[in-house]
Amino acid sequence: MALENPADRGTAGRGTADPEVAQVPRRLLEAATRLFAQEGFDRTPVRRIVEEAGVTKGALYHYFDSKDDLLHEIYARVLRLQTENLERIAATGAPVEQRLRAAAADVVVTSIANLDDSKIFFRSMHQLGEEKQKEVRAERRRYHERFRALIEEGQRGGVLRDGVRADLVVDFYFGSVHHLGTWYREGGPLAAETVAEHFADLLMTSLRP
Amino acid sequence: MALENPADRGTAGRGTADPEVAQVPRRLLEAATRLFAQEGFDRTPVRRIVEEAGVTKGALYHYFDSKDDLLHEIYARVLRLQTENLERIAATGAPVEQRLRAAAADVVVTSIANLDDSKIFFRSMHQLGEEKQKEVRAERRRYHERFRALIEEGQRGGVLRDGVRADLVVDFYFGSVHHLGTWYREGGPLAAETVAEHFADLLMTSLRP
DNA sequence: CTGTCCATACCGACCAGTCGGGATGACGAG
DNA sequence: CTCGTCATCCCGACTGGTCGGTATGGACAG
Repeated sequence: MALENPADRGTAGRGTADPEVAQVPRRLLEAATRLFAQEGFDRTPVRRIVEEAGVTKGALYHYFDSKDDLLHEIYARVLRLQTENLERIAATGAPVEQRLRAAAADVVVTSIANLDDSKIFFRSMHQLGEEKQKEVRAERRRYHERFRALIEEGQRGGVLRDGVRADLVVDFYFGSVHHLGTWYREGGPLAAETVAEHFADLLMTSLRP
Repeated sequence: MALENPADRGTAGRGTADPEVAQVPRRLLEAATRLFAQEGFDRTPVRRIVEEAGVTKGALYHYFDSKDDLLHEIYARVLRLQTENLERIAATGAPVEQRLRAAAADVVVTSIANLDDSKIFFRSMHQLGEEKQKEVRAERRRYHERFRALIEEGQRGGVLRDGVRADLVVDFYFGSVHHLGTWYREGGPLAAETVAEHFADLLMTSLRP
């Protein structure tokens, strides 16, 4: 699914009376994201998605190959965003510890900003088809390895403690990050930045030499 | 569902030819645990569970009220185990930091020892009925609060760093623990105790004053 | 005869995906 | 400018199959 051409307007005939020039694929993706996060992938009938998006099944299967395809698109979007952010931060000329801290904080902020995607990610990945699941795993592994490289760079440079396995630290930290969706509440007392600072602080403290 | 009476033998007529005196409810629970962990709750038909357990639907619905009920039993078992362990460790007369470290390591070891239950726990909780979900949440909250109390005790006593929110630390640490199921592999190079030590070490280091 | 334990046949609900076709706009020929 | 053609976009009824749960009754123990 490409949908690289945003040059269609849709809403032909007496379809939805929305004054917005809403692209149908985008609306479908948004509805699917919300519903998958709330009810879970398997609990969300395609019927509900198209209702919420204000279209019908014909539209959905015109733009997407399957229900799985929708899920895969959602994953791809998150992974793209996080990878871009990490690359950007890692390419800075700042000292390693600052880059690591920034990356650790950023992944918390973006995870909270896209909390629905995060929930879906860790709850529904296993119900993807085998090949697509492999694809997503590979992408995430690359991300983790990039993050691990930062830690190892810091360890080699002596600014981070050496007696701890970098791969375990990565799994440790991203476990915490992925679980934000289970306890973080939008209207709660904690701002995303507060959580991000605390998380990054915990990570950096556990790594100081 | 109580099943407190293990005094039934089952296997009447020409049922399974197992020489074991296998209790039917236990076999059902084991099969369900394995399948829920492998395929997910919604992807596991009741038919598969009873096949795997060597009985039929009649048996399942004789002992359990519903498919949800099975899931709930699995949760209750994990929670009971972890709570008991925590209480036991917390009641020791050892210094706080030692108790906290022991508790942190123990929850990793038992999570890995019951990895299927862990997977189910964080992947399938949301597909429980509303009331039962509330019940499980309350139990887990009590567990977390018990753990948090240990941290706060250490902070008051001055043996743990004070500038960090204990509740966030708990969510941070248990995020990591709950995600063990996504990356830890039974036959892998890491022993459960190794992971436990590293995790506990990371936690304690991030809390040292 | 009664209660426990369990097998089997069965039911209504629901679901992902398909299919034939209708509407609309772009475009080229005349 | 008009008409025919074609591709895109989308509708909604329909299908084949699966699912959780139930109804009925048989076997056996006390």
